[in-house]
Amino acid sequence: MPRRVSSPSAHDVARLAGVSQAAVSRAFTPGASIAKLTQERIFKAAKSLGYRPNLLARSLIKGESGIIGVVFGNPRSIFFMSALHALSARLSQAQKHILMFTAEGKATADVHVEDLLKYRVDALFLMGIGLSRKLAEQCRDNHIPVVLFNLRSREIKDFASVTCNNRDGARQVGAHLIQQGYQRLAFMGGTTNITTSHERESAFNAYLASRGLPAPIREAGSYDREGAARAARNLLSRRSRPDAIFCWNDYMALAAIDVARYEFGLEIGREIGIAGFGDIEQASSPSFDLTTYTQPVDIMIQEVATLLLSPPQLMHSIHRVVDGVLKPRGSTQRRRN
Amino acid sequence: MPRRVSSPSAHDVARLAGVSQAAVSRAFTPGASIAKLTQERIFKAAKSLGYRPNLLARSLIKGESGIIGVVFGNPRSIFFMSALHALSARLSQAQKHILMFTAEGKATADVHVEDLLKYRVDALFLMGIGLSRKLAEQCRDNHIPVVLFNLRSREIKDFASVTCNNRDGARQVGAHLIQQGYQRLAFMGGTTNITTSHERESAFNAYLASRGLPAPIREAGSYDREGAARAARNLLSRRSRPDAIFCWNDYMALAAIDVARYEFGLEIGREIGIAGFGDIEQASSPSFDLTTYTQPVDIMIQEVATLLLSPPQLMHSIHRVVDGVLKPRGSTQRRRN
DNA sequence: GTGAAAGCGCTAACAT
DNA sequence: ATGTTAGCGCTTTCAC
Repeated sequence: MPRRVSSPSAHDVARLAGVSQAAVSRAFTPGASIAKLTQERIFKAAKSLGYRPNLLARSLIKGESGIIGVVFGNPRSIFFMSALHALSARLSQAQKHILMFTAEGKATADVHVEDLLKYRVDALFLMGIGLSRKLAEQCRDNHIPVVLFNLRSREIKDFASVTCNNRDGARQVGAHLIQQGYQRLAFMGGTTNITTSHERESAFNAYLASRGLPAPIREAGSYDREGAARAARNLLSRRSRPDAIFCWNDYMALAAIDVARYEFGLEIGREIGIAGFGDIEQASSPSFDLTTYTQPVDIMIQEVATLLLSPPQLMHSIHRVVDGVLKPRGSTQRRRN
Repeated sequence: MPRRVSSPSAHDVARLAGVSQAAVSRAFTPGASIAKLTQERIFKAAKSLGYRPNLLARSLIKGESGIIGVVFGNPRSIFFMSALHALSARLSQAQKHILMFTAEGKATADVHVEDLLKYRVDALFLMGIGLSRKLAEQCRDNHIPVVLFNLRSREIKDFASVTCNNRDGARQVGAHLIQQGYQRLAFMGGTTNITTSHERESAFNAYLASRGLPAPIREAGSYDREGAARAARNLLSRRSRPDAIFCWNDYMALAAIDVARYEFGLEIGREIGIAGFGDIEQASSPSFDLTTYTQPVDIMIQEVATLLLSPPQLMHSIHRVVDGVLKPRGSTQRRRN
């Protein structure tokens, strides 16, 4: 007798329970019209066979897979990471599942989205990464909701997005630094086309201008720790050294603190103010005590989930901007004046 | 004319290209027997319609979905995080995809594995979380490879696993601490049934015993920062305070350093030695300079990928134990004696 | 090299 | 309440 190699089907269960295959389907469909007794008989047969409905087959018919495609722009981002987990928990409740890709170093999520579309995902969630116009249009044609996270782009204006209030955050950091008496401000940005970084920078610059201050010194780091450290070194080696640095995210700010303190021997806060953006867990560690602007993950993901689960027609061009709050900490505290 | 709502099928393409639907299938199957010319005609038609093969339908026939199920035990673990991304990159090359779940606070991955099985995943990868015996057996019956990551359990002895060499790491840390002259050693563990933590602890204890030293003081923390901090406080408040703490992972070790330095005013290294396990990025920050044992993510994930992609028959009970190396750093450096 | 036909495991009318 | 039938979009014989 040949060893059965694939899992049992509804047919197998039907035969064992002495009912039609359709009855089995109904037994596993909440709210379908089936007699309590037959259902129980079917369940018993199913259990004894180890039957489990094949969701691939169901998806084929229903035209929806229950799968949400997620592309992860920056694998190093702790913020994205916690967002992913929050989303996973949230979508589990809605019986949706996450098909995940990492797109390190790629300019767009195209390759992965291509794959995801073949799996007929119900929606797409792009974290810190964009899409080519062509693919964006195809998603729209196929009525697949696309939600952008912490990123906006002209290419795909007609898609929904959820971002932190970058402008407000940058302004608040700017105001705080000025109020603390820092005068030679600098901005440490990310690499190419990170809209998040751009937004924070331009709002920061605009705010300083509105207060009659000169444009800040500027240095671009990169995603990794070493890139951030290099940028910090460049800034701190200048003849006219800045007395405060606003880093586009916490991760870079922590690297900057390390460089300032251990390579330049500066006292953080008094001799050099450093502020970040995002309030990752390490920021509140007393070893860093980093002034930053919070990105409220839970609220943001709540918005994302709502968008992902709502019918595509309803979500065109919805842009949610979620406010954080400034967390003034020791890294921008001038102990004496 | 009604608006087309679902994506075009192979049939649509066939009609447009003037061929049979089977031909379309062949055109998209690498190595299938089809004339160059027909193939091109089909591709053109496909492109103009925006056709993309439906992988759900293909999976239904082929009996394999191309999907690997991943359950994430501890969402806070930076180590798991980088492992996930490494795996994603690796599996992309093999045209496999990751269906991901977060299982925070759950004892087993059962609920999620149940879902994953309905999607007919080709293999399962469980990071720091186990499976009930019942479900484990069902996976075996269905010939679904299961790979455990940084976890072993008696329940599922017959599944493959990849772990770091916890015993070697614990021994090396022990030897290092003794050599540095620390005498009142302590161990800070994780919460319930974390086999990784147990292994490290028992190997640490065994090593100390072999050197004729008493069993270390013991304190259990939990996953989160606050739990770790509390455990550290308990240890440091004892009448006979330990002079060195081996923490079961880096995350807790960093929290312990913060507590020791900022709450107890201890000089790290000289007054209190602290060692971790894993070598996460923050460990090498000069702010912590944490002595630790590396967990080589890339090598481990390489092993995992090989196991996940190999036929289930071949992988019964394969247990890979990957060696790391000790990184002695300042947090266990007794500057003077 | 290509088309016709069967069928993967399921849901959704349509009967009864 | 239940069985029969058709069909989701594809792969895979089997002819030719």
